[in-house]
Amino acid sequence: MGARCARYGAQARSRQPPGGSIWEPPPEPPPDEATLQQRADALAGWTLGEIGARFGWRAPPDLRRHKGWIGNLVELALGATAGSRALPDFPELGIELKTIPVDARGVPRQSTFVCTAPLGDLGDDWSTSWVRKKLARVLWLPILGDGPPGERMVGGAVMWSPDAEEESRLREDWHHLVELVVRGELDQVTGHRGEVLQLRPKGQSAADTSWVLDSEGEWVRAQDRAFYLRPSFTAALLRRALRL
DNA sequence: TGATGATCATGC
DNA sequence: GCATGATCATCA
Repeated sequence: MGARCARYGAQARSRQPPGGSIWEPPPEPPPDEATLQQRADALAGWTLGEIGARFGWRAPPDLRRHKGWIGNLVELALGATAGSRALPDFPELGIELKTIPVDARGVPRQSTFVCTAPLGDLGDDWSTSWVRKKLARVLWLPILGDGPPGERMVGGAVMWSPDAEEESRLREDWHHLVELVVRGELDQVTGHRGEVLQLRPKGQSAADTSWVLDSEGEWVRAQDRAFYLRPSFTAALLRRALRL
């Protein structure tokens, strides 16, 4: 990593600001859901630049090489456990935190990553699936604006669990996608499949592959994939949450 | 213009 | 190496 690849955040944290002031320490994990909700509410209306400044994080000029910057910053600001582990962001509360880029009307601009999908071991049933666990309880944090990250603004947080209909649609798609994988019909598994849930490529590059059995029972390499929520689905759940 | 497929950084 | 956090870039 050279000088032209600045490490935003980590770099800034390692120095003191001029003038002797100190940065705010990140909060401890929230003890309960209400506290988390209050903290999230307190972020609404602030720009990411302003929030970052509290913790000594400087906003990158764009997200091309900092795709996780927004997510990492709000994790810090809300007291989520740092680092990447196969656990919810708030393990004690069983709550997942997801930022979601929205347009001026509050409509999501992109799909939402859910979890990686090990093609050889997607699980037996929806009820025990990783996707269901991940989506059991989610704190959605809308991010408004599409300019420089520091100028984007936090919107009103939405605490969400799937209702019966949402879960039903997720379950149907999950079973459909998993069935294709189990049958070895990997060429059928594209982003076109699934009404609300997709299985799309995910990795460092398209060269990231794993061995799977194809429909003829032969071992072949298949691109690594992950589950994603379509924007139409997240748009609907945000609408539902805001009407309640 | 929206959706699909490709990609980037970090922590453990 | 894999899971975390996602957005980017291209093409239909």
